[in-house]
Amino acid sequence: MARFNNLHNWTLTPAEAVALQQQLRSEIRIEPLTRPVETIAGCDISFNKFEETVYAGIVVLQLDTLEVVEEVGVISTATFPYVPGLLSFREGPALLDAWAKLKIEPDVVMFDGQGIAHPRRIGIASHMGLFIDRPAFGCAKSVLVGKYDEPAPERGNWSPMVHYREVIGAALRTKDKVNPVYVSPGHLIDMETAIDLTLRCNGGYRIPEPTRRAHNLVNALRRGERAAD
DNA sequence: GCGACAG
DNA sequence: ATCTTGTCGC
Repeated sequence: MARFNNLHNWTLTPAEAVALQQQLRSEIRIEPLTRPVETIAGCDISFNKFEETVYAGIVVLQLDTLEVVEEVGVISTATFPYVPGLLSFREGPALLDAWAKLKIEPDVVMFDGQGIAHPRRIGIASHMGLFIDRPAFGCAKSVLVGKYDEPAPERGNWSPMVHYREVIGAALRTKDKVNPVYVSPGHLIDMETAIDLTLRCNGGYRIPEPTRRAHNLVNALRRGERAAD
């Protein structure tokens, strides 16, 4: 029921995908939120090694309580290969299928990957943000591009990620003495807000709740289970 | 030219 | 991403 803009078709070659990213990047808007956040969604993909079947899922949480408000899962087929810098072309289609099944339209969406912390400033969170026309940001487990100084070891500390003299995101400590996660705005949100939301989704783990729950959901779906927790 | 490289 | 046991550190 949740709708999105069909900005382009997904049948492309890697070279065409890069050209398309150059086209789309001018539409991305990094700015403060315009509405308060009540619900936040987490997305993830899972699949079996050497197989093309993809299990995609989205979990919507109430921001203040982190309780699950809705979750949807879809089984699809990946047509695009995994190429660093082109992740959205592999996972995007399935995630949009899942998005279309949502009854609730989340106020903001967290993606498992980069926002503008990308070689062409259009990682999966930015690309998906343009499609769903909603505030979106990325919270990745590793770096794609950019350098940063190690943030202080206590949860809440962060240091800017820089690429070609530009601040593209933040290495954020979500848990004491544990490797940071890499947060970057995707679309219709700014870095400070993305950092704040990530910290507010604390469940005691390195990975924030939206993404962690979505990860559990898609893995349960892939293994043919019923419950995700 | 060589290495790095979200999930 | 996925395949997997034990193991080092707090």
